[in-house]
Amino acid sequence: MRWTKTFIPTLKESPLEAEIRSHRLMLRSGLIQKLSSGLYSFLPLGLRSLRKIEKIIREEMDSHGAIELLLPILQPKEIWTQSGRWDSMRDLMLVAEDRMKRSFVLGPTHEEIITDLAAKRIRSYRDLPKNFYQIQTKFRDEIRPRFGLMRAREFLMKDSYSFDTTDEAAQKAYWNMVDAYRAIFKRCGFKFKMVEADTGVMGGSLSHEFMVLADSGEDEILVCSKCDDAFNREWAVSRGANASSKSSEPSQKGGVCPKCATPYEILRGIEVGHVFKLGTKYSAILGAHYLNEQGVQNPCVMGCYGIGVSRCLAAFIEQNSNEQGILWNRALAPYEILILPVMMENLTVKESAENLYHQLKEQNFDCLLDDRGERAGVKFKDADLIGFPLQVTLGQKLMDTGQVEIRSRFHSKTELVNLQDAIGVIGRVLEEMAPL
RNA sequence: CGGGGUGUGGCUCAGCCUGGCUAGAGCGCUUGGUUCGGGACCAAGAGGCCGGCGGUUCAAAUCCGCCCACCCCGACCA
Repeated sequence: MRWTKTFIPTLKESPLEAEIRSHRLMLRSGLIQKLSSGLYSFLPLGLRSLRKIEKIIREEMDSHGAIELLLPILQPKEIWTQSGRWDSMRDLMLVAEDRMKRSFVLGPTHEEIITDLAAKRIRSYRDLPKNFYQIQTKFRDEIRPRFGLMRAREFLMKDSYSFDTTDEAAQKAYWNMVDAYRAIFKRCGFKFKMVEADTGVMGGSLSHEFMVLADSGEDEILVCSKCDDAFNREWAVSRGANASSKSSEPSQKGGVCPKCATPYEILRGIEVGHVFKLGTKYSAILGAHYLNEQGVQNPCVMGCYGIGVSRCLAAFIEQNSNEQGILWNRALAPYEILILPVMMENLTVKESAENLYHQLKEQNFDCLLDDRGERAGVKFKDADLIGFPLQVTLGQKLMDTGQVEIRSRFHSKTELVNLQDAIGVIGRVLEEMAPL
């Protein structure tokens, strides 16, 4: 892609409203644009990274046996009254009315809908197990949207729901998803912890959260160095672990590990994933039954699993950036390679850049050509701000010796190579960052 | 929802307390020229019913009231 053909509105100064670094950088680097509180447009660059996360999620979900479908966003109120959550989740639901004054919930989650599907279409133990997933926009009337994509009112989520015949099978499905989640977050390049959590409004009996470690995280994680176990605060409190009450100083050590009584360390994290073993709570109420081998009707045993896709983007930037800009890894970068010709008026420079760009494109490299007529400083600053993993600079002086500069932000090193060797070196350096 | 704060060109802000010319600055944008490896310089421009409504006054960005939006702190969540 050419810079002048896509749309990358970068900002020199950062809007005052952005309080945390990831939010500032997403605004400044032209990834997102705010429409209103908690509502953001994804601009071309932001969308590319978002799609890359989705791709990783799809690949791992598919390879772990989940199957993709797409459920309606608009859900009739009745199904929520039937499940009993019209009342319990009322204040976080956005509701729309049609011309007949029928009320519809804008899907904050989809347990009711998927269970309804199972009730209508799953008959026999032969139809099970099943694990359905979708990647879709969710709506929640957050009490306080904040930090850009971190807590938005409209956000992209991957949600999946497993249906099994027995508790043991459901248990297996649960740990299979845990496995998938570990793979997904690893591929995204997160430093994360899996923590034991409470089940909250979801109901159910078993739950883990996946936390991306970051000082700006909204959640506290209690980590036991001895068991290498981690818990969120609610969990620890509910097990009588004497968690220090709302410690104002993060350094404050409070309480001990509920399992081995070792004092635990307190870290902060951003919740990017949450898995629940639901049991038969929804299937029983909404009639998702199956017939077993003996012809006896039983409710399906369910689990549900969420990933905040758009939040992952914010979390990644929070963890991989400095005030100068983002430090994309290869997996999530909007483009892996930036070709940066300095001084486009110089024909040799311009043509060499064009040639390199076309060759890279032919070989399916993921690259962007900064073909703007901007001065060097402007281009370099934008490149640093967005933070492409690999930057190829072509300039007049180096051109005289037939060389280009290849800079890897990942290795934080720069090497000079002959133009004709450039593609080979680019391929090699990318491999070093992350093998395909 | 409670507490605090802010609304003046695309962005950052000054002006408001102590009402009074055609409402300012920097950045960004447009045009021309000089520049050209780290956010250049000169010149000329475009762009604002000062968040909205009402009130006070000869006169309101400025004072008063109501409303709205946005941000920050608390309880919820991916």
